[in-house]
Amino acid sequence: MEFQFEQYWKEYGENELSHSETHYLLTIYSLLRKDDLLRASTVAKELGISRNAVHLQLKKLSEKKLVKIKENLISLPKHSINIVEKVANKRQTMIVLLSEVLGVPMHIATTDSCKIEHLLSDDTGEALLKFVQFLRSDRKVVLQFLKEFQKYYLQCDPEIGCGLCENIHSMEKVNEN
Amino acid sequence: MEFQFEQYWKEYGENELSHSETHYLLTIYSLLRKDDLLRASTVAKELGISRNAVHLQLKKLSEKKLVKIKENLISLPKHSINIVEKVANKRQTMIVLLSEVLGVPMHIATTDSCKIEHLLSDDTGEALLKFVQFLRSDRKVVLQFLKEFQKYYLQCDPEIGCGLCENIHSMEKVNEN
DNA sequence: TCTTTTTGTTAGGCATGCCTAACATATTTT
DNA sequence: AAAATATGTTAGGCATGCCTAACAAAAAGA
Repeated sequence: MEFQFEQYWKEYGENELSHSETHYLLTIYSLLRKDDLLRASTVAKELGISRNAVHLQLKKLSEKKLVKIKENLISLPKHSINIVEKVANKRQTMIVLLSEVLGVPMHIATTDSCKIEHLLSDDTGEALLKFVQFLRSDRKVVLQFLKEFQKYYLQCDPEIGCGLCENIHSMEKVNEN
Repeated sequence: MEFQFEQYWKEYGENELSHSETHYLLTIYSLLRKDDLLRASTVAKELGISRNAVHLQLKKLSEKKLVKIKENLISLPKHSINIVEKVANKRQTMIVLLSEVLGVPMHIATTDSCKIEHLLSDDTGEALLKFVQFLRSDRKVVLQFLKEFQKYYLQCDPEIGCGLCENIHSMEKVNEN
């Protein structure tokens, strides 16, 4: 196996949103749907973070125009709502792909999706969404494909060479530890 | 859209490897294949990071038993090689899924995969690998499925309701900005 | 009204992981 | 051997993002 991706690794830190910021926005969005009079302390409770930390983060988010704060009440500008909805779509799409199509246990699918949602590009998000949308349709080819995959998935023959077998075998070997 | 995933978000920081550590290990693994006499300064050059930072990180990785250092020469214990190979498989699988199957441009597929590789669980990694392996096989159902997906992907009708359409439309709307 | 409780705010600390500057120790080169 | 270069090491700084402690201001209850 060869790696020639070292030039990409630093882009990790150059995302529109950090993991922390993402969850502030998602939480604020969610809480605003229940009650539009939202204060910092409510966000703190919901995130399980101290009021002080939330206060400081909200101040920064406010400077970045990602949240609006007026008389201690929080709201989201349109721009942020767009961001939140895109991230939420990426998460939801990944959860469906992993749990429904690939059969990954729900808790794991959710945790994994939650970790990567804000890191996926919009291109990837859109492509994944169309793919999942297609996989969920009741086209004959899709149903046959999924049926065949289930069969394959449940009884994969390690003796069949297929170009990726070395990888799957290394995965299995490692998991025995 | 409802969010009930707030309880998961803190798990983000509780990974086996940080993004930084992951790339140290991947880089060391890669460099050791070219020359087994590997020094910290070589790693620094490859990662584009100062020698000092690399030195400090290697000391920590060494304390965690993720790398071995003997007379200024770096090597990887078996345990780390397993980790590296699993991460590399996750990355490779995601790149193939995104670029080959979903048609995401290579640079984007690579960047995205690079960002999430270390965050995907082994369960997800294995499931994705089997899925991609299946998608790459020349089964008739797979070929028909992919052909139909291409057709669908290139000319999706937004008027068709399918449960995920609201999402795809919100994505498209947002991207117009 | 006065007290208690809830919020908001500031300050100092800690861990991660990068940086530059400075110095120490090899290792080459001349 | 002496000078030049490469490599290792330590110290101090900075940004992110969390923490606790302490205090201020506002809201609620007696």
